[in-house]
Amino acid sequence: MDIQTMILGFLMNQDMTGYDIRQKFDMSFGFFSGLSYGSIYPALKKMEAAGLITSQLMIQEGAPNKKLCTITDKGREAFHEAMRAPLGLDKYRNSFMARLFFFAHLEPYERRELAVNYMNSLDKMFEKLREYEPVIRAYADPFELLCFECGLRFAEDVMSNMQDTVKALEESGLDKT
Amino acid sequence: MDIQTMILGFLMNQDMTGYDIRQKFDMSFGFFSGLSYGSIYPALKKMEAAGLITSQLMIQEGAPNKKLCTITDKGREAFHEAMRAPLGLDKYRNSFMARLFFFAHLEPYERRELAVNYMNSLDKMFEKLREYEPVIRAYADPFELLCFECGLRFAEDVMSNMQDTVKALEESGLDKT
DNA sequence: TGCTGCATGTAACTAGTTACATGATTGT
DNA sequence: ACAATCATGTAACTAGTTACATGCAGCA
Repeated sequence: MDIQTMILGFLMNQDMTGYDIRQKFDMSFGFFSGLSYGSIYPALKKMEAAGLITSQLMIQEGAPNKKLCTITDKGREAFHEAMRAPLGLDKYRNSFMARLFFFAHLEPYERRELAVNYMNSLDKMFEKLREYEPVIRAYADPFELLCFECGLRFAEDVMSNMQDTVKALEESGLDKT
Repeated sequence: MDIQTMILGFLMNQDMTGYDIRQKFDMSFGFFSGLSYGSIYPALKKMEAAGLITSQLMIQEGAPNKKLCTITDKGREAFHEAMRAPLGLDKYRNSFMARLFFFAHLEPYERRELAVNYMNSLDKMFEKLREYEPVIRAYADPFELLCFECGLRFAEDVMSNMQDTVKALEESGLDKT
């Protein structure tokens, strides 16, 4: 799903600033993806020019002014159209698997180091998930919750797959030769 | 892993043309990723300019001439450096999960349609895997084989996760309301 | 006659990233 | 004194995609 549709989806429920959108995105998909201001603000600009959203400046005291974005009817229509479009096949490019493919060219200790390294970074993903879990369980709609649980299981599966792969590496002695 | 490193990895074992590299890539990572000529040829050009590879034109009769690429010492060094660099966390952006998050805005029949649709595209991934499996089992080195098996399990996990998610959708009645 | 395979390449485009620039307020 | 949070935005860059252009050989 492209950023535009994602942003429109968030705006379907409530008006938001670019800053809000980033927080919301981080909360919703942050454990397996990221979105920077460098792509949000240009996207909002383009969407306003295309008539998918409107914005109004909110003057604030003691905090920077902000631009609250509102979805238009045209925006709602664009969102629905994008949501109904057929899904393509994702590219689950996994950096560890790519390294594993070329492991023959590394020293055994380097193989172990990379594997441990990768599992540590997976752990960071779990930390984020655990951090968000209570808030999500409290505020998410049934589909958002299902999405979260799907993501949680996805992360668990990747983790146990990696653990078993590393175990296979050890048992076959390929981490020592 | 960037294309350059991937290409260097393939060239570590044997000299190849851009065309060969595409075939090899498709065989090795094709079930979860893709690489087009539009990125291979410019990459090879850049790599030759950087001294990572050299190339020689092979004149052929009855077939178009080809440019066989050979890795240089500098290229081998660049490959090793990239292989030893620490791994970042991957972004497992999953298009179905993104849709699921916004499912509240769709009609129940549209939800079912998207879910079935996505599972069909996952099936295509399995078809490719099954097609390649015998060749890989015959020719792959132990690490390449481990990588393939890791990919196979990855695909199985995604599949069963999706199946259970769709089942949860049905059981909760959220596909009917 | 038209499709598939072999083989190389360019041009225009899409979608994002990181780093930078600004600047007040609140908490440690 | 220093960092974090709120808040918006630009510029330069990276990495890729799709569509196009070319052209011969072999097969059905």
